[in-house]
Amino acid sequence: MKPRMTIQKTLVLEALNDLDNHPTALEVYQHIVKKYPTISQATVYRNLNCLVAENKILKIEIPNSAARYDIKNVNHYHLKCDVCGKIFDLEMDYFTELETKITNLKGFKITGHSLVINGICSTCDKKYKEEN
Amino acid sequence: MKPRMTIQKTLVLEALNDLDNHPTALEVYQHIVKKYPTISQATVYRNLNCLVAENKILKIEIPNSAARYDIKNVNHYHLKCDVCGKIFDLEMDYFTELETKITNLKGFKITGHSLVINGICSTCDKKYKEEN
DNA sequence: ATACATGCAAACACTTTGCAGCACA
DNA sequence: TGTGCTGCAAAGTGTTTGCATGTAT
Repeated sequence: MKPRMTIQKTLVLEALNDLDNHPTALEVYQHIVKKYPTISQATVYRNLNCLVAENKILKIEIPNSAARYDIKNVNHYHLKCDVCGKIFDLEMDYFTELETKITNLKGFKITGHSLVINGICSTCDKKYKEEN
Repeated sequence: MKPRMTIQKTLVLEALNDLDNHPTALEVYQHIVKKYPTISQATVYRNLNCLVAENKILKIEIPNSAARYDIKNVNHYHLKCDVCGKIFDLEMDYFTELETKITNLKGFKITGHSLVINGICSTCDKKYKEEN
């Protein structure tokens, strides 16, 4: 199980550099497929997972939405509009101390956490007000 | 759009009382279908969504896992084992202050947040050690 | 009476997988 | 050379939806 560096994996990494807005797997695929129409979605998914396992990129999981990926070290949180489903960046320090605060773990080894703030974005909020 | 109280909605609420361990939609369905074999999964999903909208129950969304539901007021966080996918309860106070700490929202109205702690449960950790 | 809810099956979005052939080390 | 990777299509999971019918108010 020694990971290899393939053309496709390189393309995935490059795509993540180009698209620096924590893209979804689909967005990564769509970016690559423009130039290299033969790459498949499955390969993009497999390489993203692989790069996460190699600890080279970061996966940000969001309930009820596609996961987002980022070149390692830009660990941040997201706002999610529960009306339109859009994801927004949240300028807030990553809460590392949180993981140390947790006790009573009974042998559970913490590797990270996922935090998403839910709400209603200003656009959807405006629409709602106009309709009432 | 006035919600009605139907037999099925009552059954969903009762199921949530019986299964007090924040069940998934599937677990709610399986509990009800034992006694009432004609209820459909779609109805369970619709009623759960409906009850959430009526603010009568709580939905806990977990990335890459089924959402969990609970009779309102037991708001708590979860540990998720990234190896076996199991969900464990986390004895930690709900972090209400978190939502007030966030600034720079540009009109985004916060309604809640979802936090899941990821890691490896003791069972999976043991297995891994045995294999090495 | 008339919205709203139901059951069913099909569709949905996101992701993983089985397989036969290909290519990196 | 051999194992790991690819493309493709199909399957998988969790959830929603279209439709004809049923039912609470």
